[in-house]
Amino acid sequence: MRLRRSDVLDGAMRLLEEEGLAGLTMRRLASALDVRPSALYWHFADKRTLLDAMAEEVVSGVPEPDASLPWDERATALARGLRDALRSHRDGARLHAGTFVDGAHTLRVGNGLLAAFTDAGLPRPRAMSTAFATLHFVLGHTIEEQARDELRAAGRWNPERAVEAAGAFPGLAEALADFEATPPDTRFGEGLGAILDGVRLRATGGAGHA
Amino acid sequence: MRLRRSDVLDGAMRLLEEEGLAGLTMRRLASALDVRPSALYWHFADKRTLLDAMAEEVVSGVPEPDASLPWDERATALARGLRDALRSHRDGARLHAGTFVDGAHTLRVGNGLLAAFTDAGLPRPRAMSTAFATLHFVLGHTIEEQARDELRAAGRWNPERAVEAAGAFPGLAEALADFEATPPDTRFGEGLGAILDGVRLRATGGAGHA
DNA sequence: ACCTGAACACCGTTCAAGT
DNA sequence: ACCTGAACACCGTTCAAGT
Repeated sequence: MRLRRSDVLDGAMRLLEEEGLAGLTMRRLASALDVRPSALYWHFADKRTLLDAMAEEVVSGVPEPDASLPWDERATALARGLRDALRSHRDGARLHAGTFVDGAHTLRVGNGLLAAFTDAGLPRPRAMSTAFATLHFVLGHTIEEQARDELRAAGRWNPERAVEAAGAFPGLAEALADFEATPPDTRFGEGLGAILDGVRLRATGGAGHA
Repeated sequence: MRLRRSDVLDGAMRLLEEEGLAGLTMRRLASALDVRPSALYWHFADKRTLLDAMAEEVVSGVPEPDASLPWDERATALARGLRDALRSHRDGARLHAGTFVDGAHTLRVGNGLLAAFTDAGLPRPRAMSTAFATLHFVLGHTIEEQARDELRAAGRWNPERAVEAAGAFPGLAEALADFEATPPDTRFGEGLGAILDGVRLRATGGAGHA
């Protein structure tokens, strides 16, 4: 039973779920596929290439929103879809972080956001910058979300150190309490909402400079 | 000449600059410090702990903005300061990405943003979500910025693949051209500007939901 | 208190040789 | 076309023993 490239990719995705990104080694993947390590290099030039293909696989799960929807609902669907796709795989966000955005599906999502912001009334370069800002917000948010989940699962997340550090800066303890009290879902929605409100203000002519 | 913990940290920061994150190994660090690998474990429990300390070191470079400045200038200074701090070290953003935000300096920056958005007139939970959104945008943006620089330096960045992929989706080629034509600095400013404009709209009572 | 020596259990990758 | 065998040059980490 010969391996196809897609078998290697599928095996790698399964191994990611079981072992996490740190446990995903070429040697473990080989033994999961009942093959010698060197066999993998027939199908993928190196580990980086395999990781890139995996990142694309993750992003391919983002659904394409209905084109008849208003721009803000399309943008929201894409942003939430990306977050969900990243979260649906262990270490999904960190896996994606290494890859530069040039896969077809990553570009498709970026382009969908660009179209939404153009439809909102932003000029093209500004719409493009905002599309990437949204992508970057989602990526950054989900990296931290998953990092926290992993740390907590590994028992490495100790609130004491943070609370201790909080003493040195005014208002920090309250900020931390707020952070803990607000579920990630809500934080995500609020952050995305700020960006979309920024688009609304800018589309109607109000300018900001930073 | 005995090593102190800070010598190990300094050596690690230097090695990061020379070799990048992938080349930063405990064994190389040991030989750069003229010591056996096992000696490092007297000063740091493991590599993760060292990496966390390095990430904090990076963020400690973000200057504290003048408290008398208006909220938007303070937020801009913090966001740009964080981006600059991350960019001033090779792989700075990726180094920081693994670490959950609980270091003193990371919290200080987060708290500064929170104060700025509270001063802008946002209610506390919303100000906090927006502070983290800003942090996540900066992190995501800088990760991609540096990833791209590294890929280009290593000769792994090939525009052909992206252009080829662009054929499959409408408008993608133009989006790519826009992306290439806009310098990272401008894209960063635009993205940040969208968030700040969102704060302005929300502070004056206009609500958005996402 | 701080470090060495020596080992353990791993890695990614290459490449001649097999089928 | 696809894989094995065998090797090369590495990793992080532990721990008894030294000073």
